[in-house]
Amino acid sequence: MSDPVRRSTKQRAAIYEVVQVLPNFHSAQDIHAELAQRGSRVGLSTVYRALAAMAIEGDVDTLLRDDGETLYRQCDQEAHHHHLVCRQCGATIEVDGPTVETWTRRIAAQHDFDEVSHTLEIFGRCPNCRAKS
Amino acid sequence: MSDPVRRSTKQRAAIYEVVQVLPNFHSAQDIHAELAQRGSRVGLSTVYRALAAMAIEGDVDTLLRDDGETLYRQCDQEAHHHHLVCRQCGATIEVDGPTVETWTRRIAAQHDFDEVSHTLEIFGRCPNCRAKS
DNA sequence: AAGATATTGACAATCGTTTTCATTTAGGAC
DNA sequence: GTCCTAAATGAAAACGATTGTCAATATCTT
Repeated sequence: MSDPVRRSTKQRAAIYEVVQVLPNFHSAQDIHAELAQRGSRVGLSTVYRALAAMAIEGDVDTLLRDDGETLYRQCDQEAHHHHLVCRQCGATIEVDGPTVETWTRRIAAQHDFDEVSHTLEIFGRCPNCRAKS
Repeated sequence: MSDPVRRSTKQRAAIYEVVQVLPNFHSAQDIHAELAQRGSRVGLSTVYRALAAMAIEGDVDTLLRDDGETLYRQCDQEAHHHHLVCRQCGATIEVDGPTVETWTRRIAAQHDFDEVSHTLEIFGRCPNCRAKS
């Protein structure tokens, strides 16, 4: 009935550590590869399980890419927020959107929907990448 | 260099027809099944290819679900717009968001990004489904 | 230390989607 | 209509991210 007690393990610590250190968003597979690189031999399933758990706990930040792949990143802000992501280099800026929050709530209310959530990501090309092309 | 010429086939016509008839969003597999149901034996690959092409042409409307599955639907409006989707029954309302459009453009401009696009979907529970529970 | 159970990891399985490639077909040229 | 060329199809295999299985292992409690 109740959730199992969470135990702290070397693997989870290693995974968390890597996520904290890596800049921007990375896939579970990236993180698994980075662990291998550092000599931490952690199973791929474990990486997936740990990241999913951390995402639920709010310890990491997630982003669903256009092709359906899930990316993870350290969580800078606790609060709900969105991302401005560079298509080319993946640089990410966290953006806060009171305007959007209000707007989505209003739209939902207008149509009498409840238990509302939303997803919003902005994609573009950052000044750096523009300069290079 | 230039795009291949597009030819019109029975299969594409059948696929388009089904999309027009079906209410709300459906996966490529759903549409393939519906075609089979109607006696139209169209290959699954063809359905995927046709839907992807139609999406690019703007002939159908797409929605990326949380789990990464792509859903297709007839396109009511030509213009860019977003969706308010019921998590339970899948009912979809198209919403127009001048507020959001302006906001995303402003955010992008603030950070000096160009070639900007964005994804926004609102999920919730519709009045019908609320009544049933 | 010992017991109970959460966690791990190698591997198989899933599932949506894409690719391959031989065969068929559309559409223009004649 | 007939030919021709390239586009389109479809069956099956390949793919890639993710999840399930389950025996072995590690953690926390007592």
